[in-house]
Amino acid sequence: MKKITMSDIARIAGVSKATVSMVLNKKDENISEETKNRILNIAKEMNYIPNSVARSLSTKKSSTIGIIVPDITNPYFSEVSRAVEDSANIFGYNVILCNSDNETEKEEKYVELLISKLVDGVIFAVGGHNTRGIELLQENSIPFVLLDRHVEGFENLYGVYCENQLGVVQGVEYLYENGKRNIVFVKGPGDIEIAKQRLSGYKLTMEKYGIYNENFVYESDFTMQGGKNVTEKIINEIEKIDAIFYSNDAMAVGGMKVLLRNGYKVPDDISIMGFDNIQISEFVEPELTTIGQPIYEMGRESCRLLIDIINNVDVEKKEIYFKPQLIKRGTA
Amino acid sequence: MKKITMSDIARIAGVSKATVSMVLNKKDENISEETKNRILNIAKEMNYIPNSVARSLSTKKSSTIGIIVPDITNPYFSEVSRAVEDSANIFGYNVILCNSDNETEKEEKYVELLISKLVDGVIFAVGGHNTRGIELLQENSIPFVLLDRHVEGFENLYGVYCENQLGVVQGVEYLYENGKRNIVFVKGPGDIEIAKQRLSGYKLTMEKYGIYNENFVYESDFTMQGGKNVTEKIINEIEKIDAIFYSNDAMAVGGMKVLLRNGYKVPDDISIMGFDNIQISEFVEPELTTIGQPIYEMGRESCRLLIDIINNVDVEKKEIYFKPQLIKRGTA
DNA sequence: CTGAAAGCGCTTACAG
DNA sequence: CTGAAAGCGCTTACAG
Repeated sequence: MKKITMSDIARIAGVSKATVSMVLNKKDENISEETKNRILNIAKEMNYIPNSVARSLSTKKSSTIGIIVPDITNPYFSEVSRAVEDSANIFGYNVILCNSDNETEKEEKYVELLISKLVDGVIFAVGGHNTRGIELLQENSIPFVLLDRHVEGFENLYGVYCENQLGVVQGVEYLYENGKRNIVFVKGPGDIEIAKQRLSGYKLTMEKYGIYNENFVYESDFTMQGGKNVTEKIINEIEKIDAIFYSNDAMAVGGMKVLLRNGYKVPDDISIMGFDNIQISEFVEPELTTIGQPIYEMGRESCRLLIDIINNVDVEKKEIYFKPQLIKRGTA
Repeated sequence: MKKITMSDIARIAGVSKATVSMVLNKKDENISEETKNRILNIAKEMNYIPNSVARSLSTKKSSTIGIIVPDITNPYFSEVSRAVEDSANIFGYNVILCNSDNETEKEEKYVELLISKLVDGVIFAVGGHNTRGIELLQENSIPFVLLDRHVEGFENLYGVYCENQLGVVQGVEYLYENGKRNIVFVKGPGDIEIAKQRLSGYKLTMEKYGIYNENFVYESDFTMQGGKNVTEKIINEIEKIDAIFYSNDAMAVGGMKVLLRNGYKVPDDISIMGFDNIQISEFVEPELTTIGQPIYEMGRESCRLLIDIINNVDVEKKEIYFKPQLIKRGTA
């Protein structure tokens, strides 16, 4: 069964395809009611589905945006992607999803792919430390907005972020107020910007109270498994621990497991603090005390911002910062 | 800065764009080494990125597949999507992701979108009960494979499934062997095929032992929050419960939380069984005993199958069934 | 070994 | 109120 095209409809309706195109695209001020209805009916009857590839080639726009995240399997990114998709849909865009695994090469490959697909813009949670992907986007004049992760070395990029440092400061203050002094911090992977920002919040506050000790800083990879591994190391190496501040929830969930397994009472023996407020943090027992990011809002805003840029509407601020919020629950 | 095209390269290299096209697509048996290198160098130097939209229009293929799932935020689907994306990439395809929220209209809308984008095929985890989406795919001769969820009323569709009924049978048997008799079952949303299949496994086995009681069957929506809600209901309404079999892990995680909160010891007072073996099931405490699906393999196979169909290679079996596996952990 | 030409299915000035 | 024509950037027979 051959796919039906505008020409088919035009032929059947006895008009030109220009006319068909116009009525199907609602640019029909000058088309008589009669022709309009005739065309609409035929299109409907034949289940006509426009070929948007042809349309894109002609208009140079695709009504598609790309989103590049490290890993959709990470709840933070699945939630934020979901938000992006929802808002994109509202504005008539659809989204191509790309998992970079924090690898620069994959990022680059995907950026090329997206450009070649004529995406109208991209939302980019940069994982790698190299920035070829961003340069490519710039060279090809593709609008893009950074999400979650700031990128050093560039001025004036659009972006939607959370005030990571502030969040950790709040968290550490809260632990301190509750009498915790031996606070271990688990940072994220070395070269990722948010990992550094969160660490700096910890360092700042601990130094302020004169209790910073670099041996209390551990590194892991933002995954549950990583949280598990690092926690085994921590309880082996440090004798007295009042609290562990995991710089994301996934690691906290993994870590809490190890603590409970080893007979620690949470939060009596040891407090736990996470970061993100992903869905699952409310469902573990005890519930995770964490620094909440407005994940859905961030996804939504990044999409709105991108679409504004695409449409050349003036945006007041190139960078949008969301405030994190301490969410007191059962683990601290 | 204007995007550079094949014509540009052709002009600079002093050849026709046909020649450029051929060397860039490795159909270059008949092109002299010299011209070939000249073209390749120019393309590289100018950072040429081919316009794949134009290519698609011309070839009628897009090297893109669509995947429609209920909700990427659901770990089962994020894991399976990830698997699909990984394998698609290996074969040179990329993927457009669509969240249907189990709504028929969204499914339909997305199917149209995917068709209009000229996707080469789609992987479809059908949520709604209506099947217009499938009909559309068929009418337009788009290859597709069903994933996870069988659809009634159609013969001969390609699909990758898990033997849901068998899985639940195994689970109930295991509980029975361990002396559990008052086994509550939480099924999934009414009209979803896998919900029915899993329920039937429960009913079958319970009847076999003469202990089936329809008051012990509850319904929820496959989410953590749903698991929480239904569990509150269950412990209010039923006095003596030996075990709760949640028909997916998300509900089990939510449910376990409620049980622990209400002072039940798991698994001493009450056993819990889940279904899926999503990542998180290993990280809750106690670890969830569950019926594991080979999620990643299922995603991978559905993609492989789809690509075989696209390429017209003969496939032995239209339906691939994976065997679930009882994973004994801490909750039962 | 390479080029000219048609075609993919649309959109968009322009003309009448 | 509507049509003819060019163009988007590719690919693919066909010809030489």
